[in-house]
Amino acid sequence: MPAAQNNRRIEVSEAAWRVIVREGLDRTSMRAIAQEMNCTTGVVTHYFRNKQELILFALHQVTERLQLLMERAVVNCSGCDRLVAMLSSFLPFDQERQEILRVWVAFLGYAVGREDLMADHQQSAGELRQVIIQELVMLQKQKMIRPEINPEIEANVLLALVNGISLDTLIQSQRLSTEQQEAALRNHVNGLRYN
Amino acid sequence: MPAAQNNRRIEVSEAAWRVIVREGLDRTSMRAIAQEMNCTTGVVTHYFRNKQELILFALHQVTERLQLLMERAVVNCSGCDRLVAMLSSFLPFDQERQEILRVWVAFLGYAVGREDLMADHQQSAGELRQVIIQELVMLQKQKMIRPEINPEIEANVLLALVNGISLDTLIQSQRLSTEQQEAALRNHVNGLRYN
DNA sequence: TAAAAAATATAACAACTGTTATGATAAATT
DNA sequence: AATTTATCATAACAGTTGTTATATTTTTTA
Repeated sequence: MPAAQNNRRIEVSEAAWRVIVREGLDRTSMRAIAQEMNCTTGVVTHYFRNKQELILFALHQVTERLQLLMERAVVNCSGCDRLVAMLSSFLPFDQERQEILRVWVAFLGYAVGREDLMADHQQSAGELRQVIIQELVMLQKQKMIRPEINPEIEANVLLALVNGISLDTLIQSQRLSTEQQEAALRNHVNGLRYN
Repeated sequence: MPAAQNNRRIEVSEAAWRVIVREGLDRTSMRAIAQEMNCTTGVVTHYFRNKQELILFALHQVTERLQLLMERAVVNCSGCDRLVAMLSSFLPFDQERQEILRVWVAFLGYAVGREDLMADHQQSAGELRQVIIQELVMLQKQKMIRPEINPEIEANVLLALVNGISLDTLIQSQRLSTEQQEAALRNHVNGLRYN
């Protein structure tokens, strides 16, 4: 495991992303990935033991990228705005996040019938849930959201709303605009406030 | 198209569902479906021109089943309760709806990179959206929800919330209970009321 | 610069895929 | 009862898949 050339693994993973978005996950073969990066399967097999390892790596890249996006979005925010910023960092506002969403949905569908892969999704979703819970607890201590709110439950609801809004952009032809997506999220968060 | 023996097509489709839930959509081959219903591929190929036709039929069965569930849930309901009943009919409360959800998610992931299949999802999602819009307009006329609510937008938000809550049961190990799922939906709908 | 190691290319493998054609059997029709 | 039709089984087809082994090239190291 030459950690120095992790960059190359990421390049392969990104090529896989592009094929997934363009052709679908089931048509994303070793050869298709190699062709996408203008080389042969020798490269792919050299950096990944097998396809499962590649798939898993590409999936983890999705969550890492999302985490990075969230960390960036949070700076210079506080109070309920910070919560909204955290959550809306996942919404597919630009092309990059739209691509990430598609890859994520493809992986999620692929995980149906595969306990191990689904457990991987649950792992990252659980970590994200913990972050939101922590944020809700903090807001509650600062008396910015109502005390009767259960942070553990509300975290699930908030993430459900964000995921649902994201899916809306895929499955609805009359979809919400980016402004309407953020407004829907903000409205819900405002409902958690006092008064 | 012998419409009389549509039952057999449904049997094949249901066998396909079971394989999808158990093994994943990409491992749902003609042979696997045939084996699931204890026969040979001859049956499958006799009732479906090709695999794409089978997949499309099985997907349409999902939406038909959901529509049936919704129609049943709506009886003896009125006002905002009727809206909640319509929406919560999609929530994965029992095993049947959990299976439907898994199949739906598998198909959705499969539709990434396949314009035609994704258009099919958008078609059924659009029809469902129209039903919700109609319901919201009616509630607005009866002054049961606030006048400044835009039914077209709110329909997307409501469906997003339902889809998100459904996904929550798949990707969260600390998932919402059925009561919490319905409560989250009801809370949101209550936020649309007057006062 | 020579040797070692990493990176890439090529080729072959068995297994599986959807599709198709062809038989055999059962059901329905006349 | 005879014949047509629907149903199902079997087998073979060409194509694709992940995997593996081996060769060739490039880069790094000594």
